[in-house]
Amino acid sequence: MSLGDTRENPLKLVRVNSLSVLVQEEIERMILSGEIATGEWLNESSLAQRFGLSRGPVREAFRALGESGLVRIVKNQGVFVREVSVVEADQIYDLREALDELVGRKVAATATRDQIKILHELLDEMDTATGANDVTRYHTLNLRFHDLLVESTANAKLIITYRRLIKELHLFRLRGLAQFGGLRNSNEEHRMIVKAIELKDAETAGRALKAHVVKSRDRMHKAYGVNAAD
Amino acid sequence: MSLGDTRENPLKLVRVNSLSVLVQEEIERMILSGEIATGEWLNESSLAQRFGLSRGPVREAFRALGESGLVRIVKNQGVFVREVSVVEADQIYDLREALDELVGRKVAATATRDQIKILHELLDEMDTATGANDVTRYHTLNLRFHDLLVESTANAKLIITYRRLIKELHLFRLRGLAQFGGLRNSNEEHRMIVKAIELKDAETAGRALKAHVVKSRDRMHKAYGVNAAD
DNA sequence: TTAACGTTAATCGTTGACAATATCTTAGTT
DNA sequence: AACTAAGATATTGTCAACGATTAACGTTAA
Repeated sequence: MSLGDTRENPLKLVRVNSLSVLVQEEIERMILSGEIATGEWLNESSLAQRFGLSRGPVREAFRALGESGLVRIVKNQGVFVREVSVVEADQIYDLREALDELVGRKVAATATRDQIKILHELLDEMDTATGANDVTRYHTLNLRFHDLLVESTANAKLIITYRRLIKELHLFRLRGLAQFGGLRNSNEEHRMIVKAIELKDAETAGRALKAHVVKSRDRMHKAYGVNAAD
Repeated sequence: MSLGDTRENPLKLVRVNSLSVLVQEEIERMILSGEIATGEWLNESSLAQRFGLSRGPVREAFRALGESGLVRIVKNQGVFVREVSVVEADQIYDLREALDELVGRKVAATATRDQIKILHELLDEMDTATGANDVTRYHTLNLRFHDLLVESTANAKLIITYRRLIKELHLFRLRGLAQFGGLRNSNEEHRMIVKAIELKDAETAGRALKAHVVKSRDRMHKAYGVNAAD
C-alpha cells in the first residue's frame, strides 16, 4: 500500500503535510491498531519501499515517533515498537489520576450542550456493547468517551499530554489482555461522571473521574494478578 | 563550533548516541539558554554546516524537537523556535497544578534523606540569592529545586511529562520578563513544602506544592498585567 | 497604487554511495 | 556434537549532489 492511496484528497494532504508527517501518522496507526506488534522491529528500507519513498522521510518519522514514546531507537540496531511494562502502566495510571481529576473539574465548567449529548449517546452505546458482551466495541467507545471529555476542556496542552499517555497505555494493553473486564461497573462510573458534568459540579466531576481511574487501575491489576501493594 | 568539541570523551558520545541525537540536544540547549530567540528561524543547511555535518541528522533532530514541542515546523518554510503565548502558559500552569500536587504526595513518600538534604541546601542558596537580589541565580536554583522534587518521585513517566512542560514554560519566560518577582514569598512556600516532605505528610506536601504553583501563576499574571479572570 | 511576472533562496525529497556496526553463516577445532 | 572464530551479509548511519516545489521579494506595466 502506498501513501498516495489516501481516500480524501491525497493531493491536498501532501501539499499541507510533509511526507515524514504522513509516514509518522501511518506508522502510528499501524502500531496502535496492533498491525505491528509491540517489540517488533521496524525495517527502515522495507517500510520506505512499502510506502513508495526513500529512507529520508521514514527516518524522520522514526525520530518523531521516538520522541512521542511509541518506538524505541537503538543506534545501529534499528527502531522497535515500545513495550510498556506493568510498572510503567502503573506510573501512567498515577498520572491519569491527577490529569483526569483536572479534566473533570474543567469539563464541568466548559462542556457544551452538544458535547454532553454525545456523551450520553456514548453511554448508551457502551451499555449496548456491555449487553452484547462486545469487549472490543466497548473499548473503542470508552476511548472515545474519555477523549471527548478531555477535548471538552479546551486546554490544548492538557489534551495533547493526555493523549500521549493514553497512547502509551494502549501499547500496554496490546501487549497482553485485550481488556480488563468489569464493563458494567465501568459504565456506571461513567454515568456518575456525566451527571456531575451536567450539574456543572466541577468538584464532584473531578472526584468522580479520579475515582474512575483508580478503579480502572484496580481492574487492570486484578486482570494481571498484580498485588495491590506493588 | 563543531559537535566534536565536546569536552568529556567525544568519541564515546558518538559511539553511543547518533549524530541526530547530539544535534537535538545541542539545539535544545541553544533554545533553552536563549542563545536562539523564540520565534527565530532555524536554517537547516547553515546549522548543518556549523556542526560540520550533512543535512540529514539536522532534519531528524528537527522532527524530534517538533514532537517535543520546542520548535514549530512549517512545510516548505522551515523550522522556528516555538513562541509560547500567555494563554498557553496559563494552560501549562493548569497542568502543573495537577502534576505538582501529585509530585508533592509522592515525594513525601519516596524522598530519601540525601535528597532532603540537597533540598535544604537549595533553600538556603535561594535565600542567599534573594538577599543579593540575584534573580537569575534564584531562577536557576528554583528550577533545580522543582526538578529534584519531581525526580524524587521515582515515577519515570511523571518525570519526563513534567520536564517537558517546564521546558515549554521556559520558552514563555524567555519571551519577555526574565522573572516574575516575589522571590521571598516563593521561597517561604518552598520551605513549607520541604517541611511537609520531612514529616512524610503526603497530603500536606501535595497541597503545599499545588498552592505554590497557584501563587506562582498569580505572580506571572501580575507581572504581565493579566486579569485574574482570564 | 495595484496586479502580474520573474528571480531568488530555502525547504523537500530522491538517489546512490560508502562506512560502521550487528547479525547470521560457515568452517574449523576440541 | 558443541563451541569458537572468521567471514559473509544485512542494516543502519551519514554524506553529497541533484531536481522539484514553494515562499518571498523586487520589478514592471496597466
